[in-house]
Amino acid sequence: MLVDAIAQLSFLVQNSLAEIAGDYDLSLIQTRLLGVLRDREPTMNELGRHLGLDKSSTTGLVSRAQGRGLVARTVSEVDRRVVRVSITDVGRDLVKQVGERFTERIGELVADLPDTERQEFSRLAGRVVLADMHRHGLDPGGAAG
Amino acid sequence: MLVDAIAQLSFLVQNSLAEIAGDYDLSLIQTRLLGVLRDREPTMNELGRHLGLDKSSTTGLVSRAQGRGLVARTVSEVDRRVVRVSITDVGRDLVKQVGERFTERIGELVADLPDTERQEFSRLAGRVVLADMHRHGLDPGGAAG
DNA sequence: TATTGTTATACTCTATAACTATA
DNA sequence: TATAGTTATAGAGTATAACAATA
Repeated sequence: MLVDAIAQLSFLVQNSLAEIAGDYDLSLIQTRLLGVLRDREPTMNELGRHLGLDKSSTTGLVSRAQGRGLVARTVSEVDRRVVRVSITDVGRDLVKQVGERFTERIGELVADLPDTERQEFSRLAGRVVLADMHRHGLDPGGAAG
Repeated sequence: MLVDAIAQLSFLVQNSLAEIAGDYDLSLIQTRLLGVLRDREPTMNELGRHLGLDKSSTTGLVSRAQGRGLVARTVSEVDRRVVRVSITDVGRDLVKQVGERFTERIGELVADLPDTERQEFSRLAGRVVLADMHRHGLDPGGAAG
């Protein structure tokens, strides 16, 4: 059945990512945090919106990552209330490794599909995601892949 | 890209489920717990294996659900060390509602695909899941759909 | 002794409410 | 006053280690 297949696939993918991240002592949310920061230097406010978290949750998340040397805080010069969050070299290296292994794992998952079907699957998945983004307010979002 | 599409789709599905479950004050793991119990009455041990949790985590999870009247514990008559976990009528009703709304939501997600492509997508997703189960030690597993 | 499950403890993750600093 | 972020607090979820009861 369609729902079962898609639901189970999503659990499969999420569990794979969680497992790989766990090898680097990263939770899913910490991994998403680093993923978002790869190509952005958002304010705490923006970061919280990206991750769908309350500002207090964002504070804690960032603080724990900062404690491990994965991210850094910088007070804005123009508005001293604002804090920008950036990824450190250590954090960047870590999320790179997780991303590479995640890519490998997804490759293994679809390894049994013939090339044509694999491409078709990718195309359809992309289309579903795209349709949903259009349905809401856009923004590609930044997971870990 | 394939990895991105599949990863984003999995986040989309998981977020949808989490959101729906949240409307009933259920976390993802509580929802999975109830989903597993729909057609099983496992021991704590078996339950923990199903959910991929340590036995102490399973104890806590079940205790919180029991506190809400969603599941029940029964000490085995044959081996008094063993505890079996079952779903209550309240729990069954709750997971039924979540399941129905989840099914609807998935339907919405793939609504833009023409029938042929939707079927193809379902078939491919099912095939990936199946291949993974074969790769490991089988067992359909019980999400919420 | 071995197994099943619980308890004690510690940490992450999350939200709400109160607070501080800046605008 | 309003906004950005932090702190205090509380609870869910998780694991490790120690424990109790039963086999």
